[in-house]
Amino acid sequence: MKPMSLSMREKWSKEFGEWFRDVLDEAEIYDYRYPVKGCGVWMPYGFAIRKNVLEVVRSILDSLGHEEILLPLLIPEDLFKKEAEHVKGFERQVFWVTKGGETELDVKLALRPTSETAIGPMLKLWIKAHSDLPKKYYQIVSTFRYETEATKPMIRVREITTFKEAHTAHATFEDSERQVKEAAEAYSRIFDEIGIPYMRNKRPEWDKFAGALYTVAFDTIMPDGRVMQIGTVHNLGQNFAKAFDIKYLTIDGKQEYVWQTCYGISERVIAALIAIHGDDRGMILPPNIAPIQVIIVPIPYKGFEEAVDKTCKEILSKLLEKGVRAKYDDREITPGNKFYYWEKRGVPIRIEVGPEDLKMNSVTIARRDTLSRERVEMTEVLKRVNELMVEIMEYIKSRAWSWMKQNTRKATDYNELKNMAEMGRGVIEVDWCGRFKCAHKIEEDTDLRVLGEPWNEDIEPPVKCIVCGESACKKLRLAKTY
RNA sequence: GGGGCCGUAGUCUAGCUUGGGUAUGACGUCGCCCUCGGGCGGCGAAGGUCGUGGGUUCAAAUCCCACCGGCCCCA
Repeated sequence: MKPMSLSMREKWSKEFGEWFRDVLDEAEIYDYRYPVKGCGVWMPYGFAIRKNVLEVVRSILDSLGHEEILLPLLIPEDLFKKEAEHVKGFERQVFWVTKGGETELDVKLALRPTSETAIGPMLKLWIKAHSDLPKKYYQIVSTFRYETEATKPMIRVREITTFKEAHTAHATFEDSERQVKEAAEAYSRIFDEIGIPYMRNKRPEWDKFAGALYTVAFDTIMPDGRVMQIGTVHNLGQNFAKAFDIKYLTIDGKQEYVWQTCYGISERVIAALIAIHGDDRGMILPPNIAPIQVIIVPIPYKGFEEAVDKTCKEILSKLLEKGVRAKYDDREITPGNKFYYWEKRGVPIRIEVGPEDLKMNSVTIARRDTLSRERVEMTEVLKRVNELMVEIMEYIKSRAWSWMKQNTRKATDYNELKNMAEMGRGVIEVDWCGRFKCAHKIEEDTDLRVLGEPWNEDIEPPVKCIVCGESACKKLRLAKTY
């Protein structure tokens, strides 16, 4: 299989911001012209992509015993403020409802920025004894954050429209640790299913989730070389349990606080999916996510119109019958126009039927990822389509992973680190003594931000801290971030 | 948190400096003709609170202020 020429990904990597806006707009995924800062509209095609991604998310969480629920959007102020660290982390970003009609509310209501404090009082009611544990819930909802930084469509928004948040409760710390690992595995599976490469980083103390013991984040590298956080898993310890008095009866009859975890992913996963597999012609959707997997384009030469049309319809119904999401584009515009149109929209497979194909009782199949074409016997079409869907998935996934690895570099001395920071692409790994002071110095001297240390990964043993030169015990990952 | 740039049709844009007439062009959209193996061509048409509100003026897209929205840089 020949790799795609570099030129096919020039605009994609060099002017990614523009590329991303164009694709969202031209492929009719997400309309960011809604007149409220940081809010966008999911259009039909984007909504269909979102729905297919959510199907993957739901099926994996459900298979691990999670139960889907729906918590209220409004959280009263007193509830929201129960866990001290949590409030400190979020209060500057909260939208408040202060009036009902003309009446000032006695208790202000927060539009949830996340739902730990909404589920708190309910867990207190639902959990009575050790036999009730563990509990694993999730919901997929809108959450609201009053972002003060510049907003960006789908990536930094004020209404997060697709926040999948899971909340779990456990009898022991050990079980909550096991849950963190299960959650991380679940997220890894989700990203694997849609071919998004990731690295897992334990965030530094000063960047963990407000109210958590620690945070493990999933990071991926976007086409412009900046890193985007696409998922987080938090061990909450007993912080919220104590604030909300969530206790259970142990086997030996004592009252004990539960141990909790929570973990979230958002539409940033969809942003990453669109961005990472793209090229200069637009999106390249993984076949399992593509709302349309096969687009059939007729090449109706004069005199062949009817035969072409008939053959296209036959192929369409054969594919649909076998559960392939196929569509026949019989609009009255030229084939070339249709090619660009569906390439922009990321349809993985295109079937062309023209007079040449009819003569040979075959069709022409083009794949979106490599843009290569082949002629396939009419009787082999279904078989070849199914093979290609697997091949395309493998190809775009492995290309994405190798792209991320190419953009992950090691720096061994401070000058090298600074030089790499200047170039500004991807993730840089260094040895680190583990002290805030040293990590912070890097953030001051460069525009890099600390991602944290590799989590659950085999790493080369660190030697000496790149900043202070003292013996190092950790690896530190750094990058320009979103 | 601090600084800068920008907002004209669905999209991009000319006009703004130096106020004056029916607001420019391209793409896209719609209709008809032509055909169609990579954005064909021709003819015709629709589409505008010049971001919003206020001010200055005989007169505002143009000058001033505030707000809303977008983009960039610095901490």
